[in-house]
Formats: sequence, structure tokens, C-alpha cells
Amino acid sequence: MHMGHHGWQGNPPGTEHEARRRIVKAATACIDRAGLAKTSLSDVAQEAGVTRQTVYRYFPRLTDVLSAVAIAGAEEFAGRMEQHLAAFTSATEVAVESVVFGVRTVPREPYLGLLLQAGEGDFFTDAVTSAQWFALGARILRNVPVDWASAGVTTDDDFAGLAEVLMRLFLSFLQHPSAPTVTDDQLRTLVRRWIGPALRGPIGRV
Amino acid sequence: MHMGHHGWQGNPPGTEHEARRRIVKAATACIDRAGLAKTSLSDVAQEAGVTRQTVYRYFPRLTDVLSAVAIAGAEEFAGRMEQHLAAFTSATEVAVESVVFGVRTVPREPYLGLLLQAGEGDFFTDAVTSAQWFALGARILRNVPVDWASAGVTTDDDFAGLAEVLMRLFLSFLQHPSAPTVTDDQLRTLVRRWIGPALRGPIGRV
DNA sequence: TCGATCATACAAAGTTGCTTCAAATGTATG
DNA sequence: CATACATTTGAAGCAACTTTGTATGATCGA
Repeated sequence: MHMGHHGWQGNPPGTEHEARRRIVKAATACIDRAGLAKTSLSDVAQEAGVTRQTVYRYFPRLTDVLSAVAIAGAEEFAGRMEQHLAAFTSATEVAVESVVFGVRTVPREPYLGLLLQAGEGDFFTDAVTSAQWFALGARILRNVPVDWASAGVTTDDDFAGLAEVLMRLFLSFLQHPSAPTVTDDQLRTLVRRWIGPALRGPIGRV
Repeated sequence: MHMGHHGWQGNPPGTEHEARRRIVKAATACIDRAGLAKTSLSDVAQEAGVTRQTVYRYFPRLTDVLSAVAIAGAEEFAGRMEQHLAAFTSATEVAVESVVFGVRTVPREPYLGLLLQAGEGDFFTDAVTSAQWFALGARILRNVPVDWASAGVTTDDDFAGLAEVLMRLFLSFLQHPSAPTVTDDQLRTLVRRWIGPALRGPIGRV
């Protein structure tokens, strides 16, 4: 990574936005490799092939870089989740598989895992709150090509409520696997049995 | 607490079991007052009015005292929860109110709160695992005088599954209140809407 | 006498409160 | 981009203190 000595020194190739994106990508790579605690701004700058000052140009503080990493990670995850869920045709299956997908995928993404375990006051919690997670979940569900109306999910509140319950279950399984090894099928049975009935027939007031 | 200089020194009043119970009670009081980190075996002994050696007589290690505290606390909590739930007559309401009761009650019990936040490898986690919590929940539900059969909950698996979902939701609300202040009614609506339908009519395979 | 406790002592392990040194953050200037 | 620098943070080492866990003999009541 010894670029910079004979290359361009003025305006970089690509837009400002591009440089910003490259820094976030570099930070993500560093965190994935060395962990959050062992990642310094110098490491990120080196990985991105820029100097520390350039990083400060786009992010006033180190925590802003990390917030951007968290948000970018969540967005990327949302995209993959949506893509994955598009393969299912019933509302119940989409609900079931969203939990399974989350439980199996998130632990492989170090910065997302950190995000979920973050405690009160943690800057990571400020970056993406659980409320934002629920909103993200609702957005994902809404975009999945399924006949939600016939499943009784129509209003924004319906999506928000369903997303919140599913997200809470999936967060819970990350922290309390319950058995040393929970199989995908055990997860499916649980969600299908206890959330599924709500997705058949109108939900209405209860 | 300067007893011991002029009191009895031989066999104590009450049975062996009584002394053990008194130590657990004293430890609970200490933890409630000073917190887990600031509670030492000496404190517990002094609070119980015995010497450290007597504590060691009943509990080989300090962690055994704390395990006993955790288990006793969970049992006591289960008793109060069962009593509370006896006031409700429908299966759905029992499910709903069990979550509300848990969310509102547990934070007031320092040693239970610690238990729920305990991480992997924490001795508190060894004391009462999440699997034990789910089992406790199932036991509670089973004992509440409600016509579970007509709600579709009959087998041990039904109780275990329902208890697991409810416990997970309640644990989740402890850690992610979602909004700064979640009202009891918001909690009720969520659970009633997404778990309730499963408790009307037979559950069966899905 | 027996069984449980008290009293005291003590080694090993863990905590706390520093001091010191290196690394990282944030800012300035050319 | 490159270099320089004040301030903050983190890690490493170390001494004083606390706590754990164990041992041993004396005391008291049944």
C-alpha cells in the first residue's frame, strides 16, 4: 500500500462522494479484520490510501466514521435481506425467513454484531438506535413482493408492529441462543407457530 | 451488628436449612443495597450475623452463594408472577400481562437485572441459564388457572414454545425499550396483536 | 462427647491507585 | 499531501490493600 509517492497529488480521481465511500469501506475492512478496539484512524487512512487529514476532511471526528460504517453496514444488510426474502411467496414464510436470515447472517458481520450488543450511551447506539432497526425492518418487509394485504398487514402500524416483533425475536436469538445450537428448523417452527397465525386473516383490533 | 460476644456460640437456633436460608437472604440484601461488585463474603457474613467460616460451611465458594441468590430470586419472582396472573381469565390476557409484569418488575430487582444482562461465561449465566428461564416461564403459565386447552395450548411443547416467545419479548424490552418510555398499553397492544391470534383456535402444525 | 460455631492466622489471588511511557486524536500551517 | 505539535487517551508496570479460600484450636449447648 505504498501509493501516494508518485501518483496524483491534487484533486483525486472520482467525486468527493467517492472518496468518502472509499474511507467507509476501508474502515469496515479494518474493523472486520482487527476489531473495533484495535482500529485507529491511522489504520483507516492507510487502508484507504489517504492521509489522516483527508479523513478529517470528510469526517469531523472518528466517531463519525464509525457511525457511517454502522449505517452503511445496516443498509447493505437490509439490501441483502430484501433480496433473500424475495424468494418466498407467503407472508408467513417471509416473516419466518427474515428471523432465520438475521440470526444466521448478522454474527458474520463484526460491526453489525457490535451494534446490536451496544449498551446505553455507547456511541454505536447513537449511530443506529433500535428504533431505526425496527424502521429498517418495516421498510424491508414492505418492499418484499408478497400480498401483504391478504395477510392482514396494510397500515404503516401493521408493518411497524410486525417488524418490531420479528426484530426483537431475532435480536433475542443472537444473545440467548437458548440451546447451544439452535437449528434453522427450530427457529422456523417457533416463529411460524406463534407469529404465523397473526398473518392469516385480518388482524384488526383485539 | 455486634452480636456474637454475649450470645449463643454453640448450636444455633433453628435447623441447618434455616441458617443456609438466612445467608442467602443476607446476600440478597447486600446485593440490593451495595450492588454485586461491592458485595464481599465478609459483608454477607456480617449481614447474616455469622462468621465467614460459617458461610464456607454451607457454600464451598462465593459463587455458590451468588448462584443460590439468583435461583432464590428467580423462584420468588415466579411466585409473584403466578399470583399476579391469576387475576386474568383469558389465555391471551395472561400472555399479555406476563410480558408487562416482567418488564415492569424485573428492573426493580437488582440481582435479577444483573442475571438477565449477564454475558457468556459469566458465572451468573451459569447460575440460571436462559433455558431455565424459559422452563420457569412454562411452569408459571401451566399453573395459571386458565382454560389453556380451549386456547390451543395443551402439550408441553405448546407451553414451552409460548413461554419462550413471551420471555424473549420481555427480555428484549428490558434491553431495547425502543422508545425512551414505552407505556404498558403499547406493550399490551404489541403482544395482544401478534401473539394473541395464536391463542384463539387450535394451533396445530403450520 | 459430638456437632456446629467462633476466633485467629495465613497464603494466594484479585483490586485499586498510582506513575510512566507510548500511541492516537484533533488542529494548524505550508 | 506533508510535517509538526498540543492534548487526550491507552497500556504497562508496580506497590498497597482487599478478598478469597484453607487450616487449626477453642468455645458453647445438647
